[in-house]
Amino acid sequence: MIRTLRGMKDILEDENQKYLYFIKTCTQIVNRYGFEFIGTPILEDTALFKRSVGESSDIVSKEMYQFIDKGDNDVCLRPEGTAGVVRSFVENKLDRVGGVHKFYYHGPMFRYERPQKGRFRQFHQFGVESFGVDSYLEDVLIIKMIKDILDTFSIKYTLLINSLGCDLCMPPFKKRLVAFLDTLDALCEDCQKRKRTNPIRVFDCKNNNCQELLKPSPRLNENFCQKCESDFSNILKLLDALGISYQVDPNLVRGLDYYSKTAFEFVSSDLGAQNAVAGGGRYDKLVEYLGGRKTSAIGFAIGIERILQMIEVPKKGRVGYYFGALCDEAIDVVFKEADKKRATDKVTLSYDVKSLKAHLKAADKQDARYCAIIGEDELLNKEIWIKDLSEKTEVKERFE
RNA sequence: GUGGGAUUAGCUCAGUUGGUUAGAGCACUGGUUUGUGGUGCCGGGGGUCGCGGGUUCGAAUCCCGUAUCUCACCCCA
Repeated sequence: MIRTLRGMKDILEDENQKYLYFIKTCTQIVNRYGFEFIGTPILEDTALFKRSVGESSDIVSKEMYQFIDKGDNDVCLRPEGTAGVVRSFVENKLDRVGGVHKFYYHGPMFRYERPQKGRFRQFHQFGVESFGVDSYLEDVLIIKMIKDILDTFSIKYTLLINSLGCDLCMPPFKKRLVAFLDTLDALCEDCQKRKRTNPIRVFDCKNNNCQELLKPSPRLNENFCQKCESDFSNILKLLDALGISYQVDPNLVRGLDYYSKTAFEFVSSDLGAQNAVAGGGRYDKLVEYLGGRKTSAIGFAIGIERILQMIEVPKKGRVGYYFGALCDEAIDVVFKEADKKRATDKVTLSYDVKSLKAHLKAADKQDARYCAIIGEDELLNKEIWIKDLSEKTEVKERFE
């Protein structure tokens, strides 16, 4: 038997109902915020992800589905959605057009990881990207939008938020931080590596000893420039005013290198170890970094499989018609009448001649609202016998 | 990449110290005598016991390997 690859799965039955319901609901919400659909390829040039997500990230350094195609191109299944959208934004010269551009997307992402609860090698994200808005208000808008989505599905969450500083305050801070780290000998292996590649990620280290050693370290939030400082406090004030509760987490650094300033994560305790249900932040440098004109940008992504664990689809109840025949002569008539009814209703039919009882059972099993039957009597009188399976009432309809 | 647990029917699981033809519940399917569904009763189909080796007269059961699932580390959505 040929099976799905490790960490991949089919979407069927219960899950596809949830999936479609989720996408539909999210789309409605983000449309209200002025976001339009964008579709980008699943396969992209490997260089795109190396440059945007960052070589120091786990995603690029060990989780990419990367291969050489028949044309000798180094290509990659996308591990996340932002890089492709930004590439498209630049390639289509929207940075030159100027103005504001807001997109949403959804679809499969690929990361070669060890599967566990809430973590798959092919998984799906719903995300948005907003280009051309510099104001901190946009950061709040994005967070509010996620809150709207989570609230719609009655999902409980904790919002973790941090600021990573900007071009002005980050470089000097990094220098100071590295100088401090150089005085420490006992840092773990990973942190030694981080020191060279992306030093602020040491704050994210789970090693207790490292956290202990880092206590006297210079801190990000004590080294913001004025703009970063005021933007961040304005965001928090506005969140307060909107009644959105949050926890400032100075160690929230995030694994993708392109974030700057606002970074946030929505976590839920109902998810197990992989508890991030949505995450995102501002990435004001990325457009320029991918060859475009400097453009402010911010976005987020929701992990669909993770959120689907927590949502319920409203029950549908009985709907539509089930058609069946009681004798051979009626089958063709049933086929025709079912087809007519399909102009206005959901209709399924049985091709087998069965007893009335068997047809009723089948209709019931399919959750049909009406069971429509033609037998010898009906054929003679040119009528269809129809039973409403919810109301238990019966009527006869004429046909020609 | 590292560690723990698991794998027997479509699903959830029994299966004794290794011993005849591997079981149950649910699901599926048919019947229950005149054309009335969900919940009664009776019947039926469905398993190379994850896969590959080994030990043994004999393996679902013991040993080795391997795959997958699962949970955690790590990382993230």
